Amino acid sequence: MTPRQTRHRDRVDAARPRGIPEATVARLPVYLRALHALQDRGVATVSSEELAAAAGVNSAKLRKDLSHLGSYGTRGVGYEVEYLVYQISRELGLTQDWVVAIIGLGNLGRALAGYGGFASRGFRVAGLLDADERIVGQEISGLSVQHIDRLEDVIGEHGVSIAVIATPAGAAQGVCDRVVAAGVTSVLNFAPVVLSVPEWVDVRKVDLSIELQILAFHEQRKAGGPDGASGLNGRPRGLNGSPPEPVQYVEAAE
Amino acid sequence: MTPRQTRHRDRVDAARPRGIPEATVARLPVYLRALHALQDRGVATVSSEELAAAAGVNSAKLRKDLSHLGSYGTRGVGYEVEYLVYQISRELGLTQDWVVAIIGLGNLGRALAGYGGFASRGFRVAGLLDADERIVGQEISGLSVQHIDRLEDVIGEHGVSIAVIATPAGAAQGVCDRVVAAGVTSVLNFAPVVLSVPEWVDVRKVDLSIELQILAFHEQRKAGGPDGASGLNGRPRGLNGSPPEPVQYVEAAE
DNA sequence: GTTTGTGAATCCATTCACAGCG
DNA sequence: CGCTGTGAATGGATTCACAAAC
Repeated sequence: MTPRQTRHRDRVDAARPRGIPEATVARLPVYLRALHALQDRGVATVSSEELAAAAGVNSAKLRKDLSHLGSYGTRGVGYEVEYLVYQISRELGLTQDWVVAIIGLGNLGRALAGYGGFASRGFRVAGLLDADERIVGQEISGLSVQHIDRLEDVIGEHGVSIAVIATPAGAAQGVCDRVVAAGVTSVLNFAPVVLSVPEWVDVRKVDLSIELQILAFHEQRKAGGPDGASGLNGRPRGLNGSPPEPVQYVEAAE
Repeated sequence: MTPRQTRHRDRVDAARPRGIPEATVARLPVYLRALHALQDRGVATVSSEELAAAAGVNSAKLRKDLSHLGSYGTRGVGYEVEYLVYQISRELGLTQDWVVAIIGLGNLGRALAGYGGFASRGFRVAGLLDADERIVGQEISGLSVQHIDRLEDVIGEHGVSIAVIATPAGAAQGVCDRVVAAGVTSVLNFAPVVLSVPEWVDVRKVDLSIELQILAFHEQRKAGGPDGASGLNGRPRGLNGSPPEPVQYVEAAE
């Protein structure tokens, strides 16, 4: 464990080794979800093996990930569910509330506004904004949609720190520039464009069609060998529930 | 290790068109989108530097990625846009049509059904299914929603090869088992659960709240140091368009 | 006995830097 | 010249495997 200095930030407090790997950060929410499910079932303690299975990763990875937060397990026993929930939540910053605004209330924006997973994780949707006069004024999930002209006001009044952009592609960069100018430093972008932002702003993007394209790539491989030609929408042949081939690939599904 | 697919491991091949790194595959759709935008602007030729900027990556990475597909550029000149579009499309399997079914037509499913990015990339939505009697029969984006009982029929009749699951969490695994039994080998999952599938099935998941949580983590870091107390929703102080600190962070959004 | 936490080994991805080609 | 394509170097992330802790 080389406590080599970290890339971000300077003031590392005496507390824990700051500098959790990005790949680990991306998995913590998954562990958290699995832990919440265990909590709901009344489970008090869990081993790395069990939790890993519930989260869909392997146990060595899980242990390494958790070790970046500290030593929260007990050898020979496992992890106390409640305690681990708290530690991960704290690390992710979910013990405080985050104020979110959603810009663009087409189908996707509506879906996001009503998404239960936000509220339950400490995200509070405080503003809905759109440019379309027919949408402005509508009530969606208990909030009235405001005109995009009010963007800066809404951000300032509610202390919005995360903006969710669900506008058409053409409008996204302009909206992004405005939210950044108004002080927002985290953006979740659903529009299919690459946003450019100042270096101190974080952007994450979700692109539905990209995910499908990645699936198509793998699907294509399964279907025909190197000699394309398989046709038939990439489906090998078995229409009813049998694996494409009895081929035994290495390393089973653990 | 759910979405795992092995495929290589025996038969080590030379530098064939086969064996494209997963990270590269995930970026090809981004390049493709940037190329389409260039095409629309009538650009015929592009350098790795320009295309990289449009796609939001650095040029060395772009060139390395493209080199996995073959040598499609001209030294001293760049890449011919149209030709590159074709090559990437072919590699991703987008020169054929993929038949998709969407299961679950709540807000999110509706958004997906109407998403333009699907049709434009060769994905044809051929079936919409839901369990809720109030939703069955509704027309959404030109298709009539069918009862989930018809799932296997729809998959068989239309040759569905990709299933998009947008059901509540509790229903997702059951639906997944059924689509897999019916022969689907690629699943795009929007439900917040880890699906378990046979090894020959690919799953990709999109979890909106996970993305927000990752943002929260970074936002928290920016806001206050280790000494909590910063309050104010993580927003540093500048309310109007000035960077939080004159600090020079490393690594921007690349 | 069981299970964690972690060095060491391995694998994968990114970046560098330049040879080679137009 | 300018720009691609790619070996070599670097840096992360994953996995292995086991000693330490309960």
